[in-house]
Amino acid sequence: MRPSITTDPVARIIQSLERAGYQATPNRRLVAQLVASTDGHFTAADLLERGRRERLAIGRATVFRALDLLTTLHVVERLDLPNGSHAYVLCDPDEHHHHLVCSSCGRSEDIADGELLALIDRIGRRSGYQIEAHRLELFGTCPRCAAAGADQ
Amino acid sequence: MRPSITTDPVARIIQSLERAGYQATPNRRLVAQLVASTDGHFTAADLLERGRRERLAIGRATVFRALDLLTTLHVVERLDLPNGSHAYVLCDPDEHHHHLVCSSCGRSEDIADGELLALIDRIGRRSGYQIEAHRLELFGTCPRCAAAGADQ
DNA sequence: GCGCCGAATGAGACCTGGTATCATCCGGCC
DNA sequence: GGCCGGATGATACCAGGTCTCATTCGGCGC
Repeated sequence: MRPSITTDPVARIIQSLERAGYQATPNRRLVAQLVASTDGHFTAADLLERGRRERLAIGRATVFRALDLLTTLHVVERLDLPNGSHAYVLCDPDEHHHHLVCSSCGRSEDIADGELLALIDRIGRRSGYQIEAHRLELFGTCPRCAAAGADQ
Repeated sequence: MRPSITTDPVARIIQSLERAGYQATPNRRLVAQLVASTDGHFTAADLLERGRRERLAIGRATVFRALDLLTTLHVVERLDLPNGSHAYVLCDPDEHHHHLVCSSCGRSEDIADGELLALIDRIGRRSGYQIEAHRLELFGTCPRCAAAGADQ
């Protein structure tokens, strides 16, 4: 019924791993599940703690390694929060995008950026720089949290 | 002859401190000098090492505190480099801007962003988020480094 | 000049996020 | 069954940054 885009994120992650030639080991599957079941952004420590709480033995290094792997596959991305700390967030590997992060609940939306690319291009031409990479992150309150906040 | 905008950055930093009601202590002056004499971005460790090399006793905590202070005064800003690490960069406190950072020499240029603000505004309206903060950083090769690289 | 008080400082412990090392283990293949 | 490379976990380590606490400094009222 629905297009395959809405497939279970766990399956999507595992598929990405295998397509890139990595084993979908039990540990990686576990990380995939933890990632997929997270609402909003998370840290490696979050995953680790949740794994432990469910009495699943998984090493710290393994979690970091799995996140690293998923990051290079663009299945998750690393955010730099305004306070300077890092977090990871699940996202769509198929198209270039940026993140709009709710500073209240941590949920993140991917945003496409056709206009931004044009803007960056103009900046590059004006400045004489060959622009190779960029980072745009937006932080704000999502409609849901705004509504919840207004209630009180 | 020239407008006061081109004043010595050290003086500008000290002025900012005093205007905000902080003491311009010897240590803070030292940090200001180190910051101002840096070409490109730098880390706290860089400053510390340079201070030490000139046999000026200054504590690690003090350097961090001074940078912190200057950051809240928007005299320096913290960058998140593409590799995930942090650096600081001297910049103009008077207007909102972003940074275009040379990934080869580390020098940084401030860029004004009228267009970006409009873009962000549109994104906010489309998404329903109340956008409160944003971060845009551009990384590339500056004309000088590009020329130097082409030479070889 | 004297004394007081809050701000600034330095040393060092501590914390967090992440990486490196290394021995072990597992899974697939011959 | 045996081999091999990749994956794993424990642990040590590291960088960047913060916290604590005792000391010192600077400015101010007297």
